[in-house]
Amino acid sequence: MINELKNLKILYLGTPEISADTLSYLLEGGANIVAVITNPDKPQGRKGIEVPPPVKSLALSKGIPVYQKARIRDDYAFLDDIDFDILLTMAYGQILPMEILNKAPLGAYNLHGSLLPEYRGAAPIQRAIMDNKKETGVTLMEMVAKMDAGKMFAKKVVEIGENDNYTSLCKKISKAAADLALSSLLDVVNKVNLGEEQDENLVTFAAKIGVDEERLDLNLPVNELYARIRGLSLIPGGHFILNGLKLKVFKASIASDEQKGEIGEIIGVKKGIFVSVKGGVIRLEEVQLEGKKAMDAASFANGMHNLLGNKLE
RNA sequence: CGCGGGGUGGAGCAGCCCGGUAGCUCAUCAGGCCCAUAACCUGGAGGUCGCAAGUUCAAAUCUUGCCCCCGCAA
Repeated sequence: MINELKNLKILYLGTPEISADTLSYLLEGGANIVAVITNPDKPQGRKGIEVPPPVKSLALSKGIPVYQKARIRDDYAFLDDIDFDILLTMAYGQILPMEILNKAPLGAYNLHGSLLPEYRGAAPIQRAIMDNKKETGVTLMEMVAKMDAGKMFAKKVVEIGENDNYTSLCKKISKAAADLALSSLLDVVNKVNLGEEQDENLVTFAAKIGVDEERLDLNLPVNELYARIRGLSLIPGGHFILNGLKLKVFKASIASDEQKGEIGEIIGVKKGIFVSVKGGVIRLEEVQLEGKKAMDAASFANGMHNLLGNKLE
């Protein structure tokens, strides 16, 4: 029986920004993070500079021990040297085999960015936005061999606002995930909360975003296209093709529900770039042409003479 | 040495190949028009053309080196 959260020794596994945000909230909430496991530093960008994952940077700044493993499934003997009660993962990026899950004295838990059993898999947050969902959430669950299939202990709903994109929703999810863990973990490890099995009939999957999906399809209905743009923004960013070059769209809005002009045609360049799409008009507000910096649409239009009347593909 | 684009008034760009008085759109300031305006007209201010060296009578433009930014691929 563990009476207080600070007495629960948590071994945290995570890698990207959203995971670091959650870790930060957990620490603020008084969680006892004894160590962190994250992916190795990766060479980034054109110069190939080794960049540490956000979780590592945060942990180091807090004086928390960091372990980095390229393939933890082949290299987990080190776990025997760490004194911990539970494993807690949030966007770790690697699959943990049963041999590892069994090493956690009081269990292995995952914070998943959806309301399970919907959106199991790699990209639940992006998919929820792309599907035009009004809400999604976080589920605290038990990790089992099958991905995202374990018992659910608690959920927290997160609203998806009209203007939320992947980045902004990640901020909300990271906070919700930490809140959920802080409020529910004790009951879970103390067997007060026994959890609930997922209804396999309701399972849906959120596949990883493929590079081909970053190309925005002008033939999608205007509201679906808008949802796509938001789901891909800010990283990696969806794009159209303008004169053979990629034009990423980071921010946009629906300007009209009535289609005007031919699909792909740029019908206005003041106060945004207005593009005719199927069933409406999309207003591009922040864009980036391949090789250029990201900028607001007005600046882009200033530099691109004869943009009006051009067609996106 | 992974591939490619770029650094020009506050912002975004053209000019560079074929050296010779710095251009466009926007913002800004002043004035005008108008019931009024983010619209329109007129005028103004604002730039060591990333840094350094070289070639030349003359370099934003040609040559060489360096710095920085961005897209792709990993």
